Amino acid sequence: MTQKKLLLLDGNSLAYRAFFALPPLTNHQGIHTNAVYGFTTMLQKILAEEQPTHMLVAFDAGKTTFRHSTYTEYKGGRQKTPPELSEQFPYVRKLVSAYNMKQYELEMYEADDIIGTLAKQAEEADMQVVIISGDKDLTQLATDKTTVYITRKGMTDIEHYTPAHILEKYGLTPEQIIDMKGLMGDSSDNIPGVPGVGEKTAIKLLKEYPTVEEIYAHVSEVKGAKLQEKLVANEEQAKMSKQLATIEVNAPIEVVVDELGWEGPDVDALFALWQELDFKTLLEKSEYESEAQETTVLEHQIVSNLTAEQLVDGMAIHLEMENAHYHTSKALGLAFVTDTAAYYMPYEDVLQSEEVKAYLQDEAKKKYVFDLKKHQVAFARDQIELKGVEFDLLLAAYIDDPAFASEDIASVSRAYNYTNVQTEESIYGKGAKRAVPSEEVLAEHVCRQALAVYTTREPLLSKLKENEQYDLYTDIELPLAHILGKMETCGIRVNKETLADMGEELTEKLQAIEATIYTLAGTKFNINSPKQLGVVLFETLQLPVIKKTKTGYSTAADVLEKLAPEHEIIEHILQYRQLGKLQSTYIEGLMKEIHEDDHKIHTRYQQALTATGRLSSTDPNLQNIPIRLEEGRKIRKAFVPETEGWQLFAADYSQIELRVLAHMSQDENLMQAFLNGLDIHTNTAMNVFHVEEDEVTSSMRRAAKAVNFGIVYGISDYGLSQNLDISRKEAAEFIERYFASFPGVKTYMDDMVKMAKEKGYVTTLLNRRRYLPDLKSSNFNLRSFAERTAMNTPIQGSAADIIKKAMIDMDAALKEHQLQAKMLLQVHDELIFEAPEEEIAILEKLVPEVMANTVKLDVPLRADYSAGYTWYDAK
DNA sequence: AGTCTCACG
DNA sequence: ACGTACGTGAGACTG
Repeated sequence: MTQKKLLLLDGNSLAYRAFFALPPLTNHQGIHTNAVYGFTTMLQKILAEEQPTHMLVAFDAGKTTFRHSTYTEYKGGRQKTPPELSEQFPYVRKLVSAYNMKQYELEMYEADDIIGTLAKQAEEADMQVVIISGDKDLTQLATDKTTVYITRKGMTDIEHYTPAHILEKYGLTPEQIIDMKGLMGDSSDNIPGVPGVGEKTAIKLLKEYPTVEEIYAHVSEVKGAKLQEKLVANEEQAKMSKQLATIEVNAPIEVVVDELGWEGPDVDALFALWQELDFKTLLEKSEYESEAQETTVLEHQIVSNLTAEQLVDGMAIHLEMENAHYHTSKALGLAFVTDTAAYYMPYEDVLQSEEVKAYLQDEAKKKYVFDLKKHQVAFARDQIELKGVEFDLLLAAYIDDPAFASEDIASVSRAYNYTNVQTEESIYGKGAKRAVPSEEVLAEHVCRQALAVYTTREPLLSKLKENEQYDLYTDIELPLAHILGKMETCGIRVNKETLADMGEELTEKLQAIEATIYTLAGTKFNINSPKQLGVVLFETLQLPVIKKTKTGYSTAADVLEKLAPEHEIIEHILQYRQLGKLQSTYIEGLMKEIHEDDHKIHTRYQQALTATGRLSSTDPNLQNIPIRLEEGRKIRKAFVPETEGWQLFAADYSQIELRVLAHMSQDENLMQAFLNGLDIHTNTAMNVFHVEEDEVTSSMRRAAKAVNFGIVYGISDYGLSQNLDISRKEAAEFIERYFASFPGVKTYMDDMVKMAKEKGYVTTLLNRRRYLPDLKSSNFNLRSFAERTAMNTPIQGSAADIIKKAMIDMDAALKEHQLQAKMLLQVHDELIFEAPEEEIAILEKLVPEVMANTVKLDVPLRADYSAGYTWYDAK
């Protein structure tokens, strides 16, 4: 049998070290984690390298120790432990428990003494001992059987103190470390030593006389009158200091070495803790196998068909596809899982199976999925109409905490302590090596994912009910997923010819501008490279530098606009940028996304991504098609109805965010403005500038509009000053005057931040939550950001709630009125439909009415609308 | 992969 | 004093 090896850890010291060595980290709930993280990475490394058979982590107990009876000032004058660290100690303890390691503390003694005592016992039992600490005092315990590891910067860089190393480093024996400290003292423990004697002098003395006692026995022989004087004057103090620095190796501990056997961590507990603390990298890289994972080497069957009896009510299904682009991606196979059965069916067989197709389309047979919309769209490609989906893990998790946004079942289910799904990467590989694995591997992986859905369903649904978010789930997000799926599947027709023609025109213009720029610059360079452009503008042409970025000169549009009077080249660069953006992103980008077969673009809405509850749109993004500038707006001419003679119909909420603010803040003045149907920006201008309506100039209205935006974003004087290009003082004055006119808004903003700080999260109209851990941050920047977010999210998020509900009502209304009109796009406060011409008049009444009445606020909601043969014309 | 820039609400 | 407007996605460049 190989020799037994005991690892003794100084828990407090290591946690302290880690806390100061690592930048501040927090988990999604705002708990600081850097000390626990550093402790963990250090531990992982040590365990891998040392392969111990026995383990113990020692902690300090309480404030007073036996050393205080010798010297009451021991460890006096210490800075109070920062609260960011204190809150981590319980997690360090939990971590040690999860590793199945013994932890121990003893009244009146420090961790050092426990370690010293156990090290001595272990040596007597002929064990090898490794002591790990951040405190060099421990090195006095080094012997030929005991090595002391001291962490250096970054926690995983470790210095090994053997007697030989100590001799080399200090020229002393380990025992003499105590004497050294007796002489030089230790400011961190408030051990005085001999004033004026530092490390150098202490070592010099100890090389001549081996101990403090010997030094004093020969104190008259010590060279240097000053030094001798100092030594004599502080003899008692030196001896006491030595005593304080001596680690007790006979502490009355109640553990014995034999009880410290260690056989490895409780993997499930460890993973759960890592999950709680957001140690994602550790989770992904971990070589530990979850217990659950081993026991559920899922007894799955690969089948080519299933009977109606096997296709029961209440199954988790999971369709595996080659990649995330589910409009085009190849479907590989489908898993069907309950707590008692798991089947995997290759997708070709699904298409052949009447039983399975009937099951998928059976409303009465409830199914559970991860990403309803993906499944619905994918099945729809093969004319399978998925029905009866009762649970969507993705949406439920998103409602529970939008920070869980992810396309990955492994990470989402792990958030609910389900650690049984392997990562995408481990199945498919990454980068160029990505490949579909064998059917056996794939089948198990897909079944595991379905099982994750099945297993997390009940706890997650109860949690939503507990948090009063179940309605948001069943009445909004779940039905919305179905509607978005229909919109995506339908897609919008885009005329490639139109785009191509615009592209040619742009190419010509761009070439001309490019030539002009080169002439004006006197050199050829890549205009699209901010780096090269910076050199040309600020070095070659010597234009004044207004703003810098991390990496160099800023060449952003607002900077260039300020430089325009300085040099003719600027306007051409701005023009080039503008047209270049249209060309690359909108002409070339959109053309790539037009499907050959139906001449349509099918975007994907991300329904579980944004922190506020808004949707986002990808591949391509149809929520940022140009409109503000005429050149860009023309892109919209390419967006047309599917059918000849139909029209596009667009309806958008008017000032929805400010109306939401009026409702939530109950500010009298703001509410009155909307109740009286006033122009909101003019109204703000009247209030801020104290003028009558007919005295409001266009620049006053512009400033008021910026203030209104600022209010919605969580105002700051700096932000407003940047936006309006005015001084910070002037901006601050605007804000002050705004709040004087709208005091209810001020109160609301303050209350929002206050409530968020109490609860840790903010909520929207329909009870969507957003956690704001950074509100507790000691970092001014992070905290201010979180405070603005606390003001903005209820507004932006409630507006998102409202339009989501409107979409559901709109879908029902179209059905109810048996219209052919189809909802195609959503752009945050706007819905776009296509409809036969004869239905346009109906939509003009119906759509604004449904949008305005979808929720009842204390101010009216209003939607404006327009129709045309292209999206450009629907303005 | 990270940075910069710019399109939208 | 700190250094920002809120929420997104995509393309080009660069290391």
